[in-house]
Amino acid sequence: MLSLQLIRDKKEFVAERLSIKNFDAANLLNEITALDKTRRATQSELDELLSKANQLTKSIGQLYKAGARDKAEAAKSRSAELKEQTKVLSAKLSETVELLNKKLVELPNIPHESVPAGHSDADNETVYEEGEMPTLPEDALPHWELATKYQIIDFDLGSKVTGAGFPFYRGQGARLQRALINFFLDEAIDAGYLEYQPPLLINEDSGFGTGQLPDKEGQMYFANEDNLYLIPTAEVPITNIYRNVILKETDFPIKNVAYSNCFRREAGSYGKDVRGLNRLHQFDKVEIVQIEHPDNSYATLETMKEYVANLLRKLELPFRILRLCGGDLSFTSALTFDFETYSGAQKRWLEVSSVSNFESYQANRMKLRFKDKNGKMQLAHTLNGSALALPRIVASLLENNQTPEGIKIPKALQRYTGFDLIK
RNA sequence: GGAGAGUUGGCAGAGUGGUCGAAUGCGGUGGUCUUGAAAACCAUUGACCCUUCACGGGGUCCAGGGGUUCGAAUCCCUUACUCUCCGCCA
Repeated sequence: MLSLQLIRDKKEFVAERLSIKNFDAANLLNEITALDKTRRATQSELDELLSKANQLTKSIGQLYKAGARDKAEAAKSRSAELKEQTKVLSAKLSETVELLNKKLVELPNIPHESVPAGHSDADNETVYEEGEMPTLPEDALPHWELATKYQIIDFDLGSKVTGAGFPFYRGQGARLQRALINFFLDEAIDAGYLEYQPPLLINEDSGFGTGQLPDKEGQMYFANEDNLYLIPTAEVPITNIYRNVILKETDFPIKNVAYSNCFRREAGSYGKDVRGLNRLHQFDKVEIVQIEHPDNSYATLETMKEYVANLLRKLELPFRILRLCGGDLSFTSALTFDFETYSGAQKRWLEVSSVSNFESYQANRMKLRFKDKNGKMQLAHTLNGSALALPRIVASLLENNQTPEGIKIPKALQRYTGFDLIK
């Protein structure tokens, strides 16, 4: 969430920035500032009362010790009166605070100044493009047909056992999955990331910390009996490692990587855009997460971007990088670059990575702070990026590399797959 | 799943109803001493909120939430977590 201080100091600026996200914040901001005012006044009033009550309480103890029983009894009844008043006030205070927090959480992160205005993915800005477009014959097969042809992914079996969007990978297909995971992890470790294996279920506090809760619970699978959510991305457990943590400035940069299954309900998605591997309820992803000093977070975002670009180069996939427009930017992000690979048979770009800087938005929710050189507390910045999400990478690899002999495996992967051709 | 014991400041560990935000030790920071370092000695040592230009003042926090009481780290209820024993189990 945004810091209250920012809203107090620069309400107009916040409103203007949020309009880039097509978010009309005027009313919400007014409510927040009003609640903030009430809260502070109530706090002062309550503190004063409590101060009186504390003094009284102390004197009662002393009066008893001194044997002045009558005086003590008199003080007791005064104290009881005070208590009634503090009860009323503290109820008012906690109501106000609760409402204030509720409203505060409804405000999305403000976009970085470089974010273009826009309403949908059509308004995203292509900032970079690289790689040779595949030249495929007219009868080239989409990946879901290749999957069947080579018996490497079974969607029907997944439907039988679980439901749509939960495929089985089989034989060389399963091996390819494992190869990609290991390749991505090894690359990350070489680049200085620390590998984690996170839990796949998270509690409510964690969901709140990274911004999935309270609004997006419909996107996550929920284990009702135990009040736990299946993670939609490793970002959630890995970033929440730092919930309620105070770092030292020398702890930066923090670079973590994790492979995990990801679970997404994808409520409301259907149609041909979601065929095959294009959109799944369960998929595999390697995610990089960095915690940074605010001064360095944008330089770090660039580094992460370059890191992801390099993975795609090694996989010999044509890709482009988009700067998301305000309308397509997630609730919590300040700046996001999407990576898309070109899938030759579907003849479309597929999103395979999303690299974001959340600035202090998640950190503020999580109370992730550090002590700066002057000993002052500051919120850290959090960043993350897919490096990479498997299904669409697999889709592009299968489609682009199909030949009459079989599907060619890029060189960098061969030592992981142990074969150079799917046949 | 059953039975029991715990959860105190960065860590260890006192504290069982009243000047306790909390002894003590370790660690951290600053200083004295030293050519330098170590040791020793001295001082200092949390987070959050309100208020103040500032100095300062006030409030909250002893796992989370609720309760008893004039007063709770201390008593009661509840949730989470940790540990021990039994059961089950990859």
